Amino acid sequence: MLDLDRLFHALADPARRAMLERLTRGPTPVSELARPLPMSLPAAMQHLGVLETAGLVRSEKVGRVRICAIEPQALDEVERWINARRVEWTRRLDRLGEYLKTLEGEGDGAGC
Amino acid sequence: MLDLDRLFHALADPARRAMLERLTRGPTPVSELARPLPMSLPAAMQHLGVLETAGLVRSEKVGRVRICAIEPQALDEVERWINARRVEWTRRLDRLGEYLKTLEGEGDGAGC
DNA sequence: GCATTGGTTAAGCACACACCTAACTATCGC
DNA sequence: GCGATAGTTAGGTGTGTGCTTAACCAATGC
Repeated sequence: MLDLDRLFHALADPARRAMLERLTRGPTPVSELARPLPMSLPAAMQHLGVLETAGLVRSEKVGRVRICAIEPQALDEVERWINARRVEWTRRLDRLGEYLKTLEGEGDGAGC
Repeated sequence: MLDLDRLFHALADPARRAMLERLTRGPTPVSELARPLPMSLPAAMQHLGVLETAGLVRSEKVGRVRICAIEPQALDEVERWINARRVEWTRRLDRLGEYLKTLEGEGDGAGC
């Protein structure tokens, strides 16, 4: 399984995104991440595992609590992929625009 | 199911991403989208369906050929979400940096 | 030490996903 | 019309995902 697969898959679940959003407010223990979610603690832990294997979250056990924190550069690869696509798309659209403009520029409508 | 769920889910599969990448080179018939993929045509069509319900691709039937094209603004919502997260993260990191600098600035190390 | 709190593991279940093959429909070229 | 081409639908299968409950550690607080 590729990195991007894991990343996008991890982000595709609202519970996991909610966890990430909570984590932007700072490091958080597992139980507090799980509390607002409408599911059991083991289920939440499973989501956490997905986030962790995707590299989006790092966690560390301190005493009996596990503190989770966000991995800030994890989204870089995702953003790179998206931007690469967007660049190509807009370039294509620009070329199309240019092309249409050239057609306009010519005195007579070519074909059409 | 939320929009973001559908979007991220659609992007979480390498076959679907490959289709999108092919589509950045311009509108493409189904069979050409499917050709490079290591799967049957119906399977590819299923992936296409996922892309379409996610709003990433639009398609139109011309004669017996179905032409698929990319929906350029579909990634906007994805990018918005990612940027929102990133902004908060870096703001947090900046605040942390500021805080550490203030500690440094004070003559004596406060505690620690 | 003993109950409580925080987390983890195990086992199992329902459903969705990603594929396949086979059969079918609709258009194109002649 | 008729065969070939492009796509679609139907039905079935193995695997993965998302969740549950129950049982099980391991630190803490007293």
